[in-house]
Order: sequence, then C-alpha cells, then structure tokens
Amino acid sequence: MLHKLSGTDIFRFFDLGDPLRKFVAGHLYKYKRMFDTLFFHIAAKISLPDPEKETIKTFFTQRKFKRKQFLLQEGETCRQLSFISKGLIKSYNVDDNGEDHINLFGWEGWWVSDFYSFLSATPGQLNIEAIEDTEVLQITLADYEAMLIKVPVMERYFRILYQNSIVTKERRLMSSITHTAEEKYRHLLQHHPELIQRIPQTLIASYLGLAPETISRIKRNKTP
Amino acid sequence: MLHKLSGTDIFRFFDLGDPLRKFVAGHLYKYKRMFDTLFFHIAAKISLPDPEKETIKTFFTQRKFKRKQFLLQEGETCRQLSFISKGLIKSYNVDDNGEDHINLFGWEGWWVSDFYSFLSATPGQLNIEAIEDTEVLQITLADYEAMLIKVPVMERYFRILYQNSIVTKERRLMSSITHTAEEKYRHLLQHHPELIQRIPQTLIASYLGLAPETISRIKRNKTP
DNA sequence: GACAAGGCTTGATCTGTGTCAATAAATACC
DNA sequence: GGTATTTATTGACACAGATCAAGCCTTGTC
Repeated sequence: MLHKLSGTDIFRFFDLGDPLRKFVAGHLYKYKRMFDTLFFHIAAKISLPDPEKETIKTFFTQRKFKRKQFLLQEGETCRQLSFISKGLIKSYNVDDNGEDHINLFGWEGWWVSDFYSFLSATPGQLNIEAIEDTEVLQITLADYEAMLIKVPVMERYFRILYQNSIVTKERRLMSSITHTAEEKYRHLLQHHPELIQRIPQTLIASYLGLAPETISRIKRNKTP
Repeated sequence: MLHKLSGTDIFRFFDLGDPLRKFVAGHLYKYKRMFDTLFFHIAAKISLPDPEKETIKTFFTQRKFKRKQFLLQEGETCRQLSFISKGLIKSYNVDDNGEDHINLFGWEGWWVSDFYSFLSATPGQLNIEAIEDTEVLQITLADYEAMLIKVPVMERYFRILYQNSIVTKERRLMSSITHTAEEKYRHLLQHHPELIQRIPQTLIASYLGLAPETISRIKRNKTP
C-alpha cells in the first residue's frame, strides 16, 4: 500500500492544528484506551495488522502528568519518546538571559521528545512541560529500535511521519526568517485559530519568537 | 543491525559541514561513478546487499547542471528528489519584496528537493540553483515509492536520514529565534568554517536571515 | 591585460520590535 | 466569594539590525 498524499493531507497529523483532534478525543473517551489514539494515528499512514498491534503495545508504558508537571527537564537525558494520547504540552529551552523559547506545542496525536538527546542518549537542553493534564505512551530508545526490528512496517510509519515533519519545520523556519512579526501572527491565526483559544498569548509569543506586547499591538492595529 | 548513534555522528551526514565530504570527493574521483557516493552514504546508516544496490540503480537517472543553472524554479512542481553526488546548490525562495531567502545549501551527500512540492505533487515556491557545476542522481515520486516497496530496507535508511534532519532543522529554528545576528554568524563560523570559504558572504547572510552589511560589521568588530 | 561584474566594507540614517513600567482584566485558588 | 496570581494592554523609550549610498577590491572574461 502506497501512502497517498494530497496537498492538505500532508499536514493532517503534523502541524499545529490537527483537524482530527476533536474526533480523536471523542474516540478515546469512548474506548478509554490510550492505544486507540496511537493506532488511529498509525492507521492514517500505514495499515497495521492486529498481531503487530499487540506486539507494539508491549513496548510502551503509560504515564500521566499533571498541569505544570515536567516530562523532561534541561540537563536530563531524554530517555523516552512520548506519544500524547490526551492533553497539551510545551517544549522549550531557556537562553542565557533566562528567557523561555517555545520549540513546539504538542497535543493528542503528537510525538514529543528532546529528539537530539533521545537519539544520542546525552543530556539535552529542552524542557517539556504539561500545559494541561496530559496522558502519554512512552517508549525508550532501546525499545524504539527493538520495535522497528520486530515490526518493520513501523519504519515506514516513522519515515512518513518524519518526512511530513520536515516539511512543516522547513516552513516554520522560512516563516521565521522572512516574515515580519505581524505576518507571523496573522499566519498562525489564519491556519491555527484553535491555538489562539487554547494557549495563552504569552506562550504564543514565545513560540513565534515575539514579545507579548508586540502581539497586543498587532491585535489593536488591524483587527477592527 | 541497529543504527548506532553518537553525539557527533548524528550530524555526520546531515548538517552543514559533512566531515566525510573530502573523502567522498576523492572516492568519487577514483571510481568515477556517481552511485558510489550514494551507496557510501547509505552504508553509513544501513547495510545494503549488492543485489539491492542493483535494484536501486534502476530507479535513478543521472543529470548534470552547470553553475547558475536551475534544478527547479518557483511555480514548477518538483518532480524529482535529487541526491547530490558532486557540486554545490542553493535552495531559496523569493519573498513579496523580491528578496531571496536561502533555505539550505547542499553538496556531495545531500538530498535536495522542494519537499512539500515533491510529496504533494503540487507547484512549489522554492528555487534550486547550482552554485557550482553539479551532478545529481534523481528519482521521481512514483519511483521513490516503488523503490521503498521493492527494497524495504530503504525505509529504514530514509527514516534515519529524516530523523537526523529533524534534529538539525529544530536546532536551526531555535538558533534563528533565540540568537542575535552575531551569535548566529559565530555559531556558523565555529561549526562550519568550510562554508565561509566555499560560499560568498552575501549568500551566507541570506542563509542566516541577515543583511550582508551586518556580517561585515560583525567581522570588523570582533575579529582583531 | 583591460574592462566588467560581482563581492566586500564603511558610514549615515531609519525603523520595527524589544524593553521597562504601570495598570487593568481575567482566572485560579482556598 | 474574595484575595492572589496570571495574563493582557498601553505608553514611552531604546537599540539591533535594516536600508541606502558610495567607494574599493577581487575575480572572471575575451
């Protein structure tokens, strides 16, 4: 089975504002099983037979985090790749002046980690913190690698996942370099309006690399 | 075989400044076959038996580009994923004011395309242009997908390739948001000094999102 | 080897966005 | 339900880095 990809589909499970989010949340509630969210997302990219699902389950452990609790702190080695089945997190680092800079937001259907730290098994600089109460499925590096050996079709899943992620990250980078503050904010507003509702403006500002005051001024100047 | 990954290894085939570049260049010269560079790079991530190599060869076509020639122009659909076996390219887009913004430089061992355009088969906004005379191996989307079906271990290769690429792109994004002009330039200088030699300052500036004059001033102020 | 074209430096000036500070509004908490 | 905390707004001001302009230096070309 080839992975079919349309112009919009490419972002479906990736960029901020996953349109399936609400449905997935309902789905989860109905079955009350965190793995359903995972398999639902996997099914969007590859077809995964039931026996393989059972194998995959054995590699993950479930964990819950309260609001403001850290999944990972700067200086730690990130031992887990986490799939968010419920909740909302921010991943950020702190610069020399003590300022936070948000790397990404993640919610239902997102994979999060300090990827560099995780893959290299060395201490990293990212903090990952729950913004809302969050439930995740976690896998260690050894198990991630073992799973990919044991269930080779997951290579395909992650290849497609990462492939799409690269597109998103390239776009965000170019936006960061080429756009003005206002363009960045309006772009986010246009493409991910739900974000603005769910996440405080201060954090949005940090994510966009702007001062919160700048966003206030943009809203004042051109919203009328 | 698991892919072993050390802290430095993670960037080896990815970020600017591939340390194997010179060796590969020599290697290529010796055997005068573009595929050697490709298989050399693949071998760094997975082990690929000879029969599979022969299969893979059938999916690629070779192409050469002269300095200043375009591999791809804005508005075109990017039909090819290109592996650079020799040369140097820039990938950039043009903003509403007609300014260029360089997305990435690529040379021996890099894969380049307008990834979004390629995967979605829709027109893209990137220009890809040869800075030096360049030789590439190209594969279409259909052949890329066919190859991944026929040689499944290539899923693994691309998964690892993309995985590393994500780390690099995340770092560049955070650098772009958190660092000052001077920090960005010094960081590049420290980690990729060869770049500064091989690529004109104007292009470096565009890559970093700075004005060329800013780089001149940085060099004046603190090099003494 | 002369001319063209491109690349680099320097100074003067302008401007978008950050910083600081004070207040108001919204939300969380016991 | 009232206080504490967080979040958003607004104004005054500062500054990093862009822009504009001019001149110089380097490289390529016939």
